[in-house]
Amino acid sequence: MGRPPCCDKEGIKKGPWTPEEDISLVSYIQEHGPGNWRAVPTNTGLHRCSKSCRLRWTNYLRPGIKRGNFTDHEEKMIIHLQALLGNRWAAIASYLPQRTDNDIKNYWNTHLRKKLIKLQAAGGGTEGLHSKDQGNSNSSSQAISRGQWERRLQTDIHMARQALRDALSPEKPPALSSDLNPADGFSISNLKNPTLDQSSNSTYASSTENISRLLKGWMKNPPKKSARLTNLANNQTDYQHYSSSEGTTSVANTANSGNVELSDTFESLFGFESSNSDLSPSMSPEASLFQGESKPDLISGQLPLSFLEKWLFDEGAAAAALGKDHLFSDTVIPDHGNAIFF
DNA sequence: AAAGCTGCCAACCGCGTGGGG
DNA sequence: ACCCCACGCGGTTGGCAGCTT
Repeated sequence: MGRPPCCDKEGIKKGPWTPEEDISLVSYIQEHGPGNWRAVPTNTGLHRCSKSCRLRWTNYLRPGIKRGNFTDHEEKMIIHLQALLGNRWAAIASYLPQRTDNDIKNYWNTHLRKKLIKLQAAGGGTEGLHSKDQGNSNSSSQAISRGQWERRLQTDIHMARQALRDALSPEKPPALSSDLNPADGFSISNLKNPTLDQSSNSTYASSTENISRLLKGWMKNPPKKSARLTNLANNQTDYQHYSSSEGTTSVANTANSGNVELSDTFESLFGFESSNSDLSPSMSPEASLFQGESKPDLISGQLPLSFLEKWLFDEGAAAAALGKDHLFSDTVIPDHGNAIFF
């Protein structure tokens, strides 16, 4: 009532985004910050619906997105989180702040699921495959007793805990170097060419230079704090940017420095200085939680990450205290992640 | 060399939810 | 209390690129 319609279906452009459109969108978000998506098409002149703009930003243009190959560590996390949460990609993505839910979903559908199916077929058993996504593994489920099923479930939970513990462990920076190796994931060059791994996309690449220039301007003239806060409240999609502004690495600092190198700017701006992992040790669980999109405070119900961690570590500590590390002994997670327990 | 196949991923679609009027 | 809309999420699809025949 009284609200303008999101998009009036006519004259709405679909399909791949052009560099020019990206630039329009990015430059608009430079000024106003993300959020208020319904205003974006009109204010930018883009013939796209607000939804499409939001999607483009969150899945592609948003700073801090890591593209390219998933590390073993990320793979592990996805597998376990998927087992734990099911196909709730946004929830899973909240634990891999550099990855979008779309990315994770795609990776699951194109790589991991097949991998798991293959492993299953190879006689790896069905442990760990109990979520709704593995409904086709009925051969195993049809005959198992309830007791077996419960044991299996418990094992799976243990495995998930183990993986999460690995992932969250500060002293084991998981795939740290590769995770944040500028050549691998986040870097200014990546921003220059968001389709980092699609080097074939040369027409786009040339134009994205402009986008990086725009972003550079953004860093020198970040959105006003009030706007940032508003947007933070409205849309935590921009978590990297805004949460860092509230945290140790501030946008304001970056902006004040004015002439810092672009790459440095990005690093500080998005809090990726040198040692962030998927859930960086430098990032408190609360902070990382806060970073999540509309990202779940809770898991399936939902549990806050800090709670999860507590749960994990308490369990681990208790097990250790009781000398029950063998609890995990039959579900040990090898360092090279894929195959493991399925 | 060309046609067909397969894999991958960006983007779209439809639905649920929450909030403003 | 109700309606309408924006937003967010998960599922699905279209199209491109690389590979195989």
